[in-house]
Amino acid sequence: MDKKILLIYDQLHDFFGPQYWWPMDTAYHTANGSDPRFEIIIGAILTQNTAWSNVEKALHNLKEKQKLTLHSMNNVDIASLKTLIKPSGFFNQKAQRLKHICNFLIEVYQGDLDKLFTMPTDNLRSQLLELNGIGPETADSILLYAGSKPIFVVDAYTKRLCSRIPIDVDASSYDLIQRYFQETLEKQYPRKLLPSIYNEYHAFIVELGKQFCKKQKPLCSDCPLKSLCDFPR
DNA sequence: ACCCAGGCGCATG
DNA sequence: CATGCGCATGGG
Repeated sequence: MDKKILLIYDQLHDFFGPQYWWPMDTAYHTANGSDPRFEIIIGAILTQNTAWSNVEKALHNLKEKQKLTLHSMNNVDIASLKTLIKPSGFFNQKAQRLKHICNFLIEVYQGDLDKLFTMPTDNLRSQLLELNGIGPETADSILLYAGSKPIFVVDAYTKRLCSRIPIDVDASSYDLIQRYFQETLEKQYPRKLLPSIYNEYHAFIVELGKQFCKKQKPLCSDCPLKSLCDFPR
């Protein structure tokens, strides 16, 4: 087994500390009366190939107009929705995708997110992937961050990491990378902890990527993983 | 004036 | 199967 996956996690944890991605504290929850899981689902779609700072603007607009709940978003006209989410980019297709998933949640699960996440994870993942605009990363982000399922999220930064550090996995395959991380971490940590481990790990990788693993920046002298990094050769 | 961002669907070879 | 392209905004 490749201990590097575990080593990287420990090093990133020591370096970055806790990340608190998509916090679900009760004050936030009760303050606006909405379900944070729904907001996470929406955020997962809005952040597709988009900087999170732009997504925050869109989420702010939605919240301000009280459209960040399942039924209010389902009822708002698409033109208004496009205007509200404009800062997050690709607003034409994203507005359509949001409408689509709202309809799915209402028609298939009667708008009940508890029922949604009671579904066996594999079945739910397949169902999400059938929806237009939901690919593997978005589906897995929803399962992990909204549903607290033990699913490791792979993104462009994860693939870049795997291609720059000699790890015995095909860095171009989403499924293989995901399986490799999950199989390694499953053996190390108790089941109950896996969702939070995957949560933190993915956040670490994104933070690492943003700060030290840019496309155009081969020199990363301050990178916490520089001792493992094989880039640029 | 570039380059990039927590992708995805669709069209080609 | 595997690349390539359009989608769009805002920050560095």
